[in-house]
Parts: sequence; structure tokens; C-alpha cells
Amino acid sequence: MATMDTSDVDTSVMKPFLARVLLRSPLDETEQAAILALPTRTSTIPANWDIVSLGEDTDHACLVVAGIVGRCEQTANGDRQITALHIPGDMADLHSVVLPKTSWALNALAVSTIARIKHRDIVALCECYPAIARAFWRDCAVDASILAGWAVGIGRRSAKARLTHLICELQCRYSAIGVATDEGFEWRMSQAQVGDLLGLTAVHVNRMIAAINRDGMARLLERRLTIIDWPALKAAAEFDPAYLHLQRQSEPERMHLASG
Amino acid sequence: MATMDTSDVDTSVMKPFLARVLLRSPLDETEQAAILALPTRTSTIPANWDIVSLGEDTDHACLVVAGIVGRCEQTANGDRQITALHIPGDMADLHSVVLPKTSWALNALAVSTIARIKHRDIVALCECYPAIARAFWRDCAVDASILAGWAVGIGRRSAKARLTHLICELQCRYSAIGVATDEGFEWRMSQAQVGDLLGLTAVHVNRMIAAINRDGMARLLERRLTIIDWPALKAAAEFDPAYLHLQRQSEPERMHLASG
DNA sequence: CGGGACTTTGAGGTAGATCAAAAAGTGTGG
DNA sequence: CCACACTTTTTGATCTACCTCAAAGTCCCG
Repeated sequence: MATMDTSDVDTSVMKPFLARVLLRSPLDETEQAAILALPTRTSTIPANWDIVSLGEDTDHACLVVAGIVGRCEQTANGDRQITALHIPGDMADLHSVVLPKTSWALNALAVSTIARIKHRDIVALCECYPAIARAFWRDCAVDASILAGWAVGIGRRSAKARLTHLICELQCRYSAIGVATDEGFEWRMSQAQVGDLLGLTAVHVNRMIAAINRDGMARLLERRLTIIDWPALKAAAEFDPAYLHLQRQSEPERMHLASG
Repeated sequence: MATMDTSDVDTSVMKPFLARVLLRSPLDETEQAAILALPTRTSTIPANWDIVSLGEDTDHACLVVAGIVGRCEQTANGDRQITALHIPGDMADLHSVVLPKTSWALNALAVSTIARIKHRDIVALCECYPAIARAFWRDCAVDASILAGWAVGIGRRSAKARLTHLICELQCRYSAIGVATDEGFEWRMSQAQVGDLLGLTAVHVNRMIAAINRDGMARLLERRLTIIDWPALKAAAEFDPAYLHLQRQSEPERMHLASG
């Protein structure tokens, strides 16, 4: 079992989530306060543990407080495909509020701490504040938009383009929550996990990382990604951050200048 | 331009949509009446026309009344990937209510008739009836669930498995709206379109169709799909209809018996 | 009856898979 | 602080599913 270092009601874990919601949806004081007041139960999950297992019928949603979480599906012969990636501030399975019986597992790709929030509390909030309902629905729509972008990559782009695209996406998402600088960010996934994300083999991921390092677009070494040539990276990935719906925070300043 | 055979407020076009919503979400009389009363503007779209073009900022959602509609994204070198498929009764871009600026196009894959519904009317409904808001949010979550299933297929399954999976999905979705019988349904897509859906070449789709015909699982000839061996098809596709969230209507009677 | 879109078939090429094994890192308990 | 087991990364060699290019055949509609 996961080590269940559970603490109790703690409004501070909701703050990063609220901040991310506010990037996309305006909410007034009362609505914001209502979100912050949601009761949570926090726990630490070791790497490679399922937070929610396949086919489980949940009564709560999982907010990522720290670490990194993937939504994983599996094919009969054991191949895994990750269909969503969640970083701190993301509600990993907000959709479970309206669809409690999911057909995927939620897996901690590295040690993570997550806060559980009861569906009934979220539903109550939505019934009371239509703006919150809309904000949550919008967040789910953005998740779908990101997934659609991945589908295009997996279906139609080369391995190198997929990898550079992932790097660009993470750079934007991490810098939106203030965890990436213009120089890069901490890379928390093994090459096998990246393969499961991109629909590739771990071996091939390794070779593509080597190629990107060689090309001098970025450097991925010792679990740290360093951006070296952002415009080249964007171009190789055909990256346009619009689908992330993170507005002005989507790209660090320097990148805006560089990309024009 | 598309031929704009627009009629006015017509409650009958909403009925199939309501029926599909009710498969997933219970709504009371008043709520149902409110949905049926939504004002619509119907038009006919020729094959291969964009109903909503890329990056457009829409003020309405599109309900598919007849035909077949795809959500299409494109890569820089012109390769197309279809990330959602909508059949009659589907609201093709319900998510645009909360995310009006989309990064994809809505394309009529064959002659289609669609009914446009103003976002502001839908929003008004959601503010008034939280149950409707929840039902619409849920519908979007199901779309995302379907897309996730495709991502797994594109990333991890063989061409033949992807094609059989698509056949199974369409058989279930069409039979849920009473358009497929146990014998099969009308196939409305060209092989090139199927390729864009599955992340394959039209040529390879052609060969896989030939293989499936040869295997005797199904017969796809002259724009008609005939199911021959449903259990074999399901097995080849590793198909489990749970992700479609269509409950008991998901599979025709015979198939339940056959699949046990 | 002619032009365009779709399907079918063939031959050959390639991106990425598979299999295998060495090298480097990581953590645990003694 | 070391020794042992385990996971992750790296490299090499070979294979194959699917792509590309090309051309013929078929269907459909005006």
C-alpha cells in the first residue's frame, strides 16, 4: 500500500489549483473563497503507485500538490499509453466528478503528494456557483484539448517532433506555475515513461534525446532539461501554445521575443 | 460557400440529442423541455466542407442532425489527424461553450445537416438548471474518454486492431441511436478519411480492410459495413464499450449473448 | 461519355521496433 | 563507507509494419 501520511483540512493546498483556474476563468471573491475552503485529505504516494486503479468507482477527485501524475491505459499485451500528464496545481481527475467510473488508472510517475477532494463537495459548489461549474467544465475541456494535440502528434508526427513538442509543452506548463525558469526545469520522468507518453519505445526515446542533445536545441541530462535554442525547439515541434489556454503566462518573456 | 438551407426554431432536431444525453444523465420534465425549446438554425453542409474553420471564435455550438462530422487538426506538412467523430444526435463542439476559441476545424466528412445553437442560450440554460450543466459537462467528459481510447490505439495498437476497434465503436454508437442493426450499418467515410482518423495511410487502410474482409470478421464493401463475426471482431480490437458510456443500449442484444 | 474522386495493386524504402547486453546510477542494509 | 540488487540509460545489430511512389482500375455524377 501507499504510505498514507494523511493530514487534514488545509486550505493552502488549494491555492495553486485556484491560481491555475483563474488563468482561464474569472471568479469573484466569494467563489474563490468557496474553492479555497474545500476540505481535502493529503497523502504521499511513492513512485509508480496507482493513485486510482483501473475501473475503480471513485467518490473523490485528486489534486496534484507535488510530483507528477499520469493517466494510464493499457493494451492487452501489456503496452502502456499515458493519455494525460498532471503537474502540481492540476486536478488530475476533475472529470471523475461527472464520470466516476473511469476506464483508466491514475499513476504517480514519481513520488507525489496529492490532495483528495470529495465529489459531493465539488458538486455542491457547482450547484451553488454556476461560474465555478463553468470554470471546472472549462478545465476539463482544456485537458481534452491537450489530449487532442497529443493524438495529432502520436498519429502524424515523427518521434523527434513528438519529443520536442513534449519539451515545449512542459516548459510552458511548468513556467505557468512558476516552476520553470527560461533556462529549463527539472525532468521527472524516466525514458520508459516518456515512451509510454509518446507511443514510442524507451530505446527509441533514448536515441531521440541523444539526437536533440547533439542538435543543440535542448539538453536533457541528469533529470534536468535545459533549453538551449527555444526557437529551434518550437520550430522542430511545430509548437503553438494556444491549445494550453494559459494566456500570457504561457511562455516566459524571452521566448515571446525569440519566437516573433 | 456551403448551401445555407436554413430553417428556423424547430424543436424536433433537438430530440435525438436529448435522447443521447438522457442515456447518460437523468433530467426531469422541466429540464428536458428546456433543452427541447433551444432555438436552432439548421443548414446543410456539402461533403468536405469546414463547418467551423481553424482558430475561429464561435458563438454557437453545432448539433449533427444527419451525416457525419470530424474534428480535424493538421500538421505543418499537411497531414491531417481527425480527433473526434460525430454522428447524428451528437453536439459536435459542446466544449466550445466554455472554450470558444478552438484550435481545430469541424469538417463535414459527408453531406451533413447541422443545427446551430447559440452559446448564450446554452449558458443561460446551465445557469438556470445545474443538472443540465452537469449533463453537458459529462457529455464533454465522454468525448474526452473516447479520444483517450483512440490515443491508446494510435500509440500502441497495430493497424488492424485500430481498424477493428473503429468498426466496433461505430457499431455501438450507431446502434445506440437506432441507426445500426445487428447486421451492420452504412459506412460513410472514404478510406483516406479513415486513415486520417487512425493515423494511417489511405493505402494501408485499404490493405487492412481487405485483410479483415478476408479474415471473415466483417465485410466492408460499397459503403456498407456488415458484421460477420462480432466476437472475433471484439477480440481483435480488444474492444470494451464501457468508455462510450452508453449503458445497456451500447450493444445490440445478440452481441451481449455472443460476447459472454 | 468524360472528368474527378475513390479504390486497388505492386515494388521498394525507412522509421521505429525488437532483442540483447554492457555501463552507469540509486538506494538499502550491514 | 561499502557491497549488493535493482532500475535506468546507453549502444549495437537486425527486423518489420507501415510508408512512399506510381499506375491501373472503378465508380459516380453532370
